[in-house]
Amino acid sequence: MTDTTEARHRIERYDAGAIEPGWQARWAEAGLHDTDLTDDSRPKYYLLTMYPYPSGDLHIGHWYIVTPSDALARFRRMHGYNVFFPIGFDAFGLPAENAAIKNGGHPFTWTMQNIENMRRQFRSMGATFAWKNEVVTADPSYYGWNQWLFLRFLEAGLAYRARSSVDWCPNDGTLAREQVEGTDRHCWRCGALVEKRDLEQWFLRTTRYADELLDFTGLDWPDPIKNQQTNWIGRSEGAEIDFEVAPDDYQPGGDRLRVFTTRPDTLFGATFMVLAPEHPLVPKLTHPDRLAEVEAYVGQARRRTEIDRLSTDRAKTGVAIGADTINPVSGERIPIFVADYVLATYGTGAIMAVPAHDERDFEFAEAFGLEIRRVVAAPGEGADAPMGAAYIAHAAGEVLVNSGPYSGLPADEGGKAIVAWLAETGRADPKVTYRLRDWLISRQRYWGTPIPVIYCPTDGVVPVPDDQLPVRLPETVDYAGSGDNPLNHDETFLRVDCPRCGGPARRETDTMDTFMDSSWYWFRYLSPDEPGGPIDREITDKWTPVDQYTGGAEHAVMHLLYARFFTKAMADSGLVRDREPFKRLFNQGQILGADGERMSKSRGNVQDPDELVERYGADTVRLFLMFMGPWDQGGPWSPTGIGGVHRFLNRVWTLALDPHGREAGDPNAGTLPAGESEADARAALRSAAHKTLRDVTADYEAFHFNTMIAKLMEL
RNA sequence: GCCGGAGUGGCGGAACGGCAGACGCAGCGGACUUAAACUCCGCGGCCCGCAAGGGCGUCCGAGUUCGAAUCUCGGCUCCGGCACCA
Repeated sequence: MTDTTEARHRIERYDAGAIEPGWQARWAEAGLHDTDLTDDSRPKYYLLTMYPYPSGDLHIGHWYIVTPSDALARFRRMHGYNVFFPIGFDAFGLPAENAAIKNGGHPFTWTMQNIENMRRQFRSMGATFAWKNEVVTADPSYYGWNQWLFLRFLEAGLAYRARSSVDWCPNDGTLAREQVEGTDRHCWRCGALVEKRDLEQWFLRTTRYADELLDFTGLDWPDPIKNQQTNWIGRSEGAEIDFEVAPDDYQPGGDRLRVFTTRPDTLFGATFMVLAPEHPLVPKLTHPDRLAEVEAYVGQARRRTEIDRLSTDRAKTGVAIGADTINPVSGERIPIFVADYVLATYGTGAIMAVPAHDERDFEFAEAFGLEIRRVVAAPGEGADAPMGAAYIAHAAGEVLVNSGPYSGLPADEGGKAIVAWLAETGRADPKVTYRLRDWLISRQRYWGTPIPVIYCPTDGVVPVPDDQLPVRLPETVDYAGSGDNPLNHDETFLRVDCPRCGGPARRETDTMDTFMDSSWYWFRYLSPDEPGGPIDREITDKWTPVDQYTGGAEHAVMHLLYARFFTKAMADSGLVRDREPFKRLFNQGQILGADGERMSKSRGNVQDPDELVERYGADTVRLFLMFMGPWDQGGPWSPTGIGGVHRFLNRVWTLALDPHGREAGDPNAGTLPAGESEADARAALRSAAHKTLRDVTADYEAFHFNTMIAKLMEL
C-alpha cells in the first residue's frame, strides 16, 4: 500500500470514537436540547420516557429503553416541533436501602453515585435530553412537594388511615415481597419465619375514581394495557345481602353478616356461607368447641400469599366455625365456614356459597359433603338434572328453579326481583364492587418521602403545616444491623412539638411508596426549580398532557394506573386542567441477557454499554438496539448481530464521503452495468429514495423501528 | 391459578387473509492479499435427487375460507403483572 492510499483510507474510515465525543460536547455546550418552554412559534411535543431507577447494575437495557424515544425526539424536531424530552431519576426505593443494610454506607451516597454514572452514560450515548429540567426524587426540592400534595389529598378526603397487614419479621420489621424467601416464607436477612402483622397505615382513595379510570376515551393506548387496567379495576355489579346469624346454645344470634354477590338470582341455592379468615366476626361467632381448630386454620391462612390463596389449582380448605346463619329467602339454617379462598379485601369479606353455580363453591361443597342445590336451569333442562360441575353459563332462556315464588322467572329478572324484595326491609342493596383496592402508600422504611403528619396525645393526627415543609429525612442514618426502619429510633426526628397545642408530639415514621414519586414527575419536569408550588400552572397548561409516553409493559396496571389517578385527583384539587396524563402510550419489551434471562449482576449476564461504545461507537449500538426486533417485544441480546449494523454505517459513511459515490472495496462500484442508461438509473434511484422516505416515515409513526432500518439498508 | 402478551430457517426477525422467510447474524463458495484480518461479489428453510424436479414446512390439534403464519375454538410452552422490586 502506498502512502497516499493509506492516508486516503484513514480519512474515509468510519471512526465513531473520533466523531461522537466532539459533537456531544458541542451539543451540551450549546444547550441544544434544552427546550425553550415559552417558545410558541412551533407546535409543542412532549415526549416522555419512564424515568429510570438508578440501580447498581447499569446495563444495555437502559439504552434499549431510551434509544428509540431519543430517535423519535430527533424525528419530531426535524418535522418542526418544539420537542421537550426530559429525564430524571426515580431515586428513592428499596435497593439503595438493601445495599446500605448489607454493606453499610448511606442510601443517599449509593444512589447519587449511580445517578452520576447514569448521567455519564446517557451523555456518552448522545441522548438528546433536556438536562436542565432534570428531576431527582430523593431531593427535598422534589419530595417536599410529595408531602404538599399528600396534604391536599388529606384535605380532600382522599387520604385516610386504616389497619392493614404487612409481612413482618420479628427482627427486621416489615418486609417487601422480594425480602421474603422460600416456601416456608422466611426473612432474606436473618432467616426468621415471616408473619403477618396489622398496622395503622395511610391509604389513598383510588376507588373513588374507579369508574372514571375505566373510561379510556381519547387515549391512544395499546388495547392489552387498557384490558389489563379494566380487569385490574374489576367492576362487578351485584348486590349486598344481609344474613342473620342463627341463635345457638352459646350465643343469642342476630348478628348481621353482609355478603356481596354478583348472582343474587342464585340466593335460594346458597347452602352455606364462607367468611374470610380475617373477618372481624370470626372470633365472636365461633363455637367455643371449635375455637382451637378455627384459630389454627386462621393462623395458617394468614401465612399464605394471596396468589396462593386465590389459586384455583389448589384443593379447597376451610373449617366450620360451628355457627349457622339463616338464608334470608328460604329461612333455612345454613352452616358458616372460614376458608382462605375468600379474601377480606374484596367485597365484604364474606360470601354466600352457591355450589351449584360457582366453581369454587362447588369444589368446596364436594370436599366437605355439602348440599348442592340447582336453582338455575338452562332451556330444556330439568329442575333436578344432576350436576357434575357448577353451571355458570349465561345462556338465553335460563330460568330459576327451586326458588320458591321466583321459580320460572328468567334468571336476570328473578335476581332483580329478589334484591328488590329484600331491599324493602333493608336486607339488601344493589351494589357495585371493584377488585381495585385503595392504594396503601405507607412504607415502614427510611429511604422515602416522610409522610407529613404528627401524632399528638391531645390533638390526635395533625398535618404538618405547609410552611414547615419539607419534612426532611435526617441526614445520618443508623441501621443498627437490622432492617427495621431507623426513623423509629431517631429521637431528633421523632420528637416534635404539636403544631396545634405546642405540646410534645411524635412524627409519623412511615414514608411514602415510591409510586407516589412517579405519579406526577412529568409535571415537575416542566418547572423543576419552582419554589412556590409543585407545578407552574401556566407552563403546565401549555405542555400537558404528555403527547407520547414510552415505557415497559410491566407498569401496565400499577404505575400507569396510579399516574392516571393522581392526575384526576390533582385536577379535582384545582392544580391541573387535564384529567388524563398521557395521550399516547407505547410499551416496549424487555431486553434480556444473551442467555434469554433477565439481565442482572447476580446472573452475570449483563451487557456493559461502555465496552460496546468503545468498540463500535454509540451510533452503532443505538442502531443495533433499534434493529434487533420489534420494540414492543424485547428479546435476548445478540453479541454477534451488532457487527452487521456497524458494517452498514461504514458503508453509508464511505458512500457519503467518496465523491464518486463508491462503496468501499467494490472495484465495480460507481460504474453502470452494461446496457443501462444513466438516466434510467437516476430515475430508479430517485424513485427508490422516495419510496423509502414514505415507508420510513410510516414506520416511525408506528414504532416499527426494525423494519424502518431494514428499508434504509435496502436503499 | 388469574389477567395480558408471544411462539415462523442454525439465530434475531419480515410478511393489507393472496409467491412464507424482507433485512441482518452465523455458515459456505469466490475476489482482493505473500498470508491473515478488513472490505467486496455470490449461495443459502428442511429432506430426496448429479440435475431437472419432487415431498414436507410458520408450537400441537380441530375449524372457517377458493386460499390461513395471519381469523375462530381447544391444548402445550415461554415471558410480563398479581397491589412492599421499580
